[in-house]
Amino acid sequence: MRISTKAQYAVRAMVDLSVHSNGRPVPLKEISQREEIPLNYLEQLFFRLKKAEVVASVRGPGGGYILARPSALIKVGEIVAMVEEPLNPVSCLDDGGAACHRISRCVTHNVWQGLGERIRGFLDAISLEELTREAQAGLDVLSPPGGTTR
Amino acid sequence: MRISTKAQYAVRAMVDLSVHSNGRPVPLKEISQREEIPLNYLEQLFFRLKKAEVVASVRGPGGGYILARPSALIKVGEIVAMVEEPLNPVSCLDDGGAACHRISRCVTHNVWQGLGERIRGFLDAISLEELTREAQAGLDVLSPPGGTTR
DNA sequence: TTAATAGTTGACAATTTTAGTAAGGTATGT
DNA sequence: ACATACCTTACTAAAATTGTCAACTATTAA
Repeated sequence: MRISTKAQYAVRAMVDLSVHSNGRPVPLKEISQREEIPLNYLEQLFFRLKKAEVVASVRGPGGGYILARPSALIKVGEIVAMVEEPLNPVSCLDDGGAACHRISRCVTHNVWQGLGERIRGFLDAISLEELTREAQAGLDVLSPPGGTTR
Repeated sequence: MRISTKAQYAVRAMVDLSVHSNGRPVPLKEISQREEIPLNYLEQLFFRLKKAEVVASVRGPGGGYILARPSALIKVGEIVAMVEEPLNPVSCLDDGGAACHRISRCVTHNVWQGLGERIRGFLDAISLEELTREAQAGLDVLSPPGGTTR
């Protein structure tokens, strides 16, 4: 029961983007360096996040990515779902549970299905805005307002 | 975000055991056939379940496995945790989160930690007894009491 | 208009994890 | 003794994950 590093990267990168962009496009190179995530890998992730319309892109010099919506409207669940593809904890739920016969299977199905719903419910209840606020609060401890800020 | 087939097998096998044993030891061979799980694989799983004192074994002919406790006291979470080893959704939680510095990481940590707690909470709230009852209700539909039962 | 930046996209390779197989052993009841 | 069935470790094959590479397109600025 592991979350892929893909999903961890994606969420971290989105928090980083949200913290460091203020309407300004943030190039992946920056995020890559700050978060220590391979640039090429990030590109793949943001490719998908863009298709999901979670971010938008600006090409060319001075370009980068920006949030496609206010961070309050971006849920962690969306980010995870987009890179993690099937958010069902078991394969036989992928087709809606059609191909299931054996009894003990059906019984356990309910467990996995319920689990999936809890997972999605939990992650969908957290917005990027919350994480951003928390991250900024954490940053303030390291370099308080009036400190080394330019 | 997948549950391993290992865990699925383990829960299904435990339900099967609970349904078909009435104090009688059930050999893995039977479970293997009914649930279509490779025998050798099952042996590995029950090896661990025994170490976790979820089941007990009876060796020799007529032997097999029995529940180590009443099914009401066996939680699905236990079964899953035993075969799934780390039930933390991310690796950096394994050591209790000691090796974590970057801010956006800490922020996301809280997410994964919360998620792990939810997962465990959900699975620990389901007892093998409940699943057994459900499974038996399902069986009754196929072969009602007074039917083909020996 | 040329060069540099930065996103776009697909293919591919390395690594790790998972699932499954095999084999030999030990205890026990008939 | 023999068959049953648990016990345990080692290994292999397949799949998924993670990461890399390369080539391309759009855009800005000198």
